[in-house]
Amino acid sequence: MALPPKTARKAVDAKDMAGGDAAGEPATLGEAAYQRLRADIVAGVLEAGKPLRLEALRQRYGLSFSPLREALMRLQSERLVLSTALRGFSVAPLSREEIRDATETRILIECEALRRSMRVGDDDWEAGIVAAFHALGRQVERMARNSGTADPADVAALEERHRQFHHALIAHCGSPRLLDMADQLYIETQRYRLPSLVGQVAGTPPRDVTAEHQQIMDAALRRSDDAAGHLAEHYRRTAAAIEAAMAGSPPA
Amino acid sequence: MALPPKTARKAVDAKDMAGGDAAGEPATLGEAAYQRLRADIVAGVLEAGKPLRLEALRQRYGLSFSPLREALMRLQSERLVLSTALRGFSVAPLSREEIRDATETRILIECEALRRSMRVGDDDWEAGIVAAFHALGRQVERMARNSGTADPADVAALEERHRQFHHALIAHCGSPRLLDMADQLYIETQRYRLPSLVGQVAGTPPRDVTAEHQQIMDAALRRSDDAAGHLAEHYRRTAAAIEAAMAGSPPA
DNA sequence: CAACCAAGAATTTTCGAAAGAATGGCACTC
DNA sequence: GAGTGCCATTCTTTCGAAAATTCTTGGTTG
Repeated sequence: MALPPKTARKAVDAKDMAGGDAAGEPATLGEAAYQRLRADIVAGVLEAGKPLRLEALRQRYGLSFSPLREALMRLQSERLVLSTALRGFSVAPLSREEIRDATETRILIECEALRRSMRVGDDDWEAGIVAAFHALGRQVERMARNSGTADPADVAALEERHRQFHHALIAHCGSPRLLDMADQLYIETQRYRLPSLVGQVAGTPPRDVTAEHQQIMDAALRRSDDAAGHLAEHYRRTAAAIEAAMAGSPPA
Repeated sequence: MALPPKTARKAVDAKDMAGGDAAGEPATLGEAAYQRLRADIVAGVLEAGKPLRLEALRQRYGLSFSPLREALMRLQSERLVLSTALRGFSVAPLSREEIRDATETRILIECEALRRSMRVGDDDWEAGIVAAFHALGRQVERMARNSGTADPADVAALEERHRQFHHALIAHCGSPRLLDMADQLYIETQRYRLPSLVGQVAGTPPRDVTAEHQQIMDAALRRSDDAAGHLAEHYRRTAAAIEAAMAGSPPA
């Protein structure tokens, strides 16, 4: 399955695609700052709880205050950054309560969105899910072959495929708000998920994530009422694994 | 309108109220810009769909670009403002699809939050609801006496009491995310609600909003499963009234 | 007459400096 | 010796101008 066919654009000028694109080249420095800051927070490069000094960020990213502030403001409303009135910003801390709240909220939002998608989803919806599942599976295979590999590119690809799969499930829910909230909660939980992705957590019941995905997908395609339940179960297991990992090595 | 005199900004001395307060004195100009812009958008002073030129805003509010951009960025993630990469900002348009999505999303969030509050709510929770209901009722009475009054102060007070009542219902849900989302959706729907608050909409079935509130409150205090249903019904009726009003006088 | 291009105008975005507040340390009082 | 007020330092916040980009207009061509 190929991504939507890239309509042959005038290759001459890449700058005519002016819209604030999500993944492509950031059109403004503010957008770039937002993307880089977000990535660094999610990856843990900027440690949870630590203050974000503007001067330090200015040097780190080679930007001026304005775009940085803009980005931080945005990240604040996405719960990745905290700020106090005249005391600046800091990386939002990680905690057990937060992962629980984020998980349960995500379940509420995505289960509803899944039910709605199942109600109205057409062939394209189904095809999108199957395609995403397949691509995710291939990436898992690839990484399983060179097992032990922690190639960051592979991890990033895995995350992206994973995101696309879960997005495909709810893509046809018809509510821009639910989709936005799901996207946002995905990012938030990614912060917690990433660390546990790299190192396998000991002491947790062995888990076949692919099987869980398959179960969700099958139920969804069958339009079975079980689909939402499986999805919730999937997220709760992930949360449990993360909590176990956090108990094992509480971050400094 | 005179240029803003360079009044020395007052330092908020009470260090216990250090956080970026919601209602009180805005600690920074950015916060002030956010509050004023938001109020003007919700009130319709800044018309839906119209572009927000920075130079115009600069003059209108007597501020510089930085705090304005900051505020606009924030409003963008709250769906009150749209922005395109190098083409600036505009007030988010009003539409039937939006009011529907906002209403249904609000029902999803608040019903869940209400159920959770009912599960764990204690005497304080109950007292908060009763108090808010009472205060709301008094305000309604007062305005009914001087009927026909469109005193903006009264309308503002009514809105605030109304907000507090609905907030009290879900206050003990235990999820910061649900509360935030509810707050945000309240603001979004307020944009639609306010116009229909001033002029009574003709052609809609007569409505006793106070009775609806009472019904919700009673069911909630009884911990009845009906509470969420009543709440949903309440919101759907409001949405229907708004849609009727929009059909009657589609905004220019 | 429609499409196209270029120059000018309007607007957004970015910068670096200056002003405003918080933090921490130090002397001073009680 | 503890509390208190003041000062220097550090940091955030704000400004206004400069740079970058889009939009508009008028003229030109096919």
